[in-house]
Amino acid sequence: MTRAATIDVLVVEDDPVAAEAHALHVSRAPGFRTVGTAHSATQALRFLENARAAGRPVDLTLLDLHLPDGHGLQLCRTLRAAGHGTDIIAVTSARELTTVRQAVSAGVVQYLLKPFAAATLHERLDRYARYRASLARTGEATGQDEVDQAFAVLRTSERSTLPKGLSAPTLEAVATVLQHADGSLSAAAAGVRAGVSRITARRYLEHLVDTGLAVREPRYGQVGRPELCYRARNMSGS
Amino acid sequence: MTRAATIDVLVVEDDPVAAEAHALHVSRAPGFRTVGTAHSATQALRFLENARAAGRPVDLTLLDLHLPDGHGLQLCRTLRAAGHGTDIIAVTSARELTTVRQAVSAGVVQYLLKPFAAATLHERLDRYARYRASLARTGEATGQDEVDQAFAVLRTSERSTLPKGLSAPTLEAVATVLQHADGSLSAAAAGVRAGVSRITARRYLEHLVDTGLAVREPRYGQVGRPELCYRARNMSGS
DNA sequence: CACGTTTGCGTTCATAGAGTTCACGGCTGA
DNA sequence: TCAGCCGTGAACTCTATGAACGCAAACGTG
Repeated sequence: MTRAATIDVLVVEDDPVAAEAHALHVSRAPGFRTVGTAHSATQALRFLENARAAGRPVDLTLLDLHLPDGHGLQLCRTLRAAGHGTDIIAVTSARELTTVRQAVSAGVVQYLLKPFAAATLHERLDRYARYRASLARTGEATGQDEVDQAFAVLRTSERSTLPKGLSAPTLEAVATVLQHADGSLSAAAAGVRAGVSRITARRYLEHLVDTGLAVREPRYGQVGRPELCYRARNMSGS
Repeated sequence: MTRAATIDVLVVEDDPVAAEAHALHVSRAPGFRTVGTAHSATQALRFLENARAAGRPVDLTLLDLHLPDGHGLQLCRTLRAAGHGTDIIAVTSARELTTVRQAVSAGVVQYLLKPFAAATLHERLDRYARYRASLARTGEATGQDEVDQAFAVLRTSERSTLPKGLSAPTLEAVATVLQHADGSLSAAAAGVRAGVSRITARRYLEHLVDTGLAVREPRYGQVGRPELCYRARNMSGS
């Protein structure tokens, strides 16, 4: 590869704790390096300007769309207008479909919904690295196929392998229920909301605990065995 | 079949003959309408401004990157900075990989190399229509899956020929059954209605999911493994 | 402080549908 | 006519789910 081996990443995230976590995960991915974190659009813009001026433009920006001083997509547009070429992965809890659409037109390469497992972030980064590698070769595309291939690598989703006995849609459903619940939920309550049995809900909740996306907390006070509740561990500050 | 609300297209192309040809092809695609052509960046910008001011913003722009008064990607950035949401298909003979990369970061939804067959343009337009339909539903994404699906529909390149093992008439039959069913169908039910086995029905339903024409949704509640149901994705913008 | 009560956890297992493999029959081209 | 390929479906294995049930943990009462 003619390119610099490492991909320089800027993490833009409102919540300092989440920012730290993201930065750590990025640095752990082979070939990636976190070169900075920013907690606001202003900081992010300044960082990118400085990096570019220093001749080390940021390759990839992990961008939370919810920022204290403006919307992330607005920052995207500002960046593009200023000629910044940094690729952007939107990392956000914004689930509105119109936002997704706007993100695409603003030139976001991927759109990652919070909360996500560390493995998911890794998979996306790996995918981005492959996309980049496929276009790093200087020169010209041999044909439409090669262009299509680059797009496909970037955009096709690769199902991460789940433990036996678990299915992706159910996991999605349970995770969503847990995220949208304010406070914590018992397995039974989560089951009802997700439309599955307590047993199934518990299975997936335990998986979420295993992967670090949820935490268990017993709830005492009532007569009988304490109720075991689950709470989404928020990777977002929003 | 009730068609989607029409998608308004602006053709931006330096060469008047090619512009005419593109406009014609676009108008022939069901659901698409050419609302104008422009032969320069200035004209294009003016047209988009006027259309937006008139309350009929252009949905999609077919943009040649080589324009007499500037580069198409620069026009992209200008548009984004001005808050234009029009989606853009780059139509160009520029084969440089760096240009492809820049196009992605400028928010181009597809990148079509000239010269191309009319069928190729059609396929891309159809794909864009599906992407649009998948995000037209107001509301929120149920999860990462749905977002990924939208990206995949947009970016996966589709061979005009069906995958091995599938036949056009059967696909037609299964698709029709699914369209006419109110609500969702299990593979078995679809098979019965289409007059094929569950296995065959499943094959074609999966293909429909891959191409973004259908969605899967598990149905819980009964004892035993959950039933996996398929639902035709609504192509009409409500 | 010990013991019963109460409540929900956690496990085991039957079940029904998913998903895969492979053999058959028909069509096509030589 | 024969050879090869392609779409189909039967048989089979696998997997995700929920019902049943015993057990664990905290509270209440003496």
